[in-house]
Amino acid sequence: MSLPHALLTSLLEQPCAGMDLARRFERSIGFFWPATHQQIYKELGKLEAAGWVSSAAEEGARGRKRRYDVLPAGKLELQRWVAESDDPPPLRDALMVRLRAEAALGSGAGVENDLRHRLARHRAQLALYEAIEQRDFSGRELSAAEQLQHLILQSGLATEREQIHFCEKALVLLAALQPAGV
Amino acid sequence: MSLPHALLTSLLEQPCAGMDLARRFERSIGFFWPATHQQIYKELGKLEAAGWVSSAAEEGARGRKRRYDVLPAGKLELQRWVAESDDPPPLRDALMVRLRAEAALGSGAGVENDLRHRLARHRAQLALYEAIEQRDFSGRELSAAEQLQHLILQSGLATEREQIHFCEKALVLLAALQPAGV
DNA sequence: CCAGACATGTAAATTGTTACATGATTGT
DNA sequence: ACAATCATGTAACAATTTACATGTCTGG
Repeated sequence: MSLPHALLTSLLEQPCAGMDLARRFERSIGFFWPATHQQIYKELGKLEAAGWVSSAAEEGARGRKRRYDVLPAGKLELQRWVAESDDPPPLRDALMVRLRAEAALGSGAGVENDLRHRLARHRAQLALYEAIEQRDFSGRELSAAEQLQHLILQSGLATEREQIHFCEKALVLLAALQPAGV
Repeated sequence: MSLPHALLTSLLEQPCAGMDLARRFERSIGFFWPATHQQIYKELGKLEAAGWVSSAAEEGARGRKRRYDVLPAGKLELQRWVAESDDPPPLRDALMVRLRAEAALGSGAGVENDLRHRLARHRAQLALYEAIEQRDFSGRELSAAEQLQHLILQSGLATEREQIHFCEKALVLLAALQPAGV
């Protein structure tokens, strides 16, 4: 479980309130570790209980807004965790199960729906990544740190392209399996 | 949640007992939807309660071994589900969080451990897939159904290669970030 | 007959999702 | 003052993992 460490990382980059974290998760770290605001609040409570972060009412902010900061103990914990290792996360993909199910049922069961749906999603995601690459990583020299960021983005790009290729090819093969309007 | 439908698919391919399912999951369907024997037994109970499978003590087998078969209602349910669609499964990868944490901590925190660990895993997985490809899909004409199987395997191959490339490149960039023996 | 393997489970803990509830502030 | 919005939560549920427990046959 990496949520606590994802939160520590994000707070280390920029101390802020729970809601701000939730918003940042939607487009940066949460990209690799999605989390809802409910999860985040609960986890922030645990982090504070563990003495890894401190919180204080935020001056000049509306409502009960609190600001969370990483404490030295939290930084140590994050350092400890970074040096650990895990197996690659297991895949769990309903589309693959559907393809197999369609084969077991004999064709005409309708996986094409899911294939086309996913194709649209992956194309949209790819377009997003390409826009980000264009905006942040093009036309200039990059520092080593920036090159690492770029590598991560490129990995996302490669994944989306692979998925698109897969869906397109699968659709072609399925069409070949059921020539008439089954 | 696709476990019930993964089980229906597997039972449709070949009726068998819970333990056999668990074993088959380890190297075929469970590749896309991992599940332990505990999960499988519980889910088989639900499938039977729903009238989607039937079970009978298996003749000539040891112990309390039971054989599960898909009933017509189960086949209909599977057909219904195959035509549905889902979003691509969200990514949740601790390695990416670690890379980001290392950047936030300033280098020398030790992500290399995880990178090297994952590199080894992905190389092993790639070798496995390559052996399967060699054994099952080389040197002959493939039917459309076999081509689809092959496509799925190729997708796995592409993913492993991409992951290997990513880890290797990340290790190089990290070495550039911390030139001395930090 | 009993050790070991095989087959089937039960229980608790963890993690994540979904739906709902409350408090505080701003703009009108 | 009151609607809209922002910030923080609570509760119930669903899915998965981990650890443990039990029953039944086979081989020595």
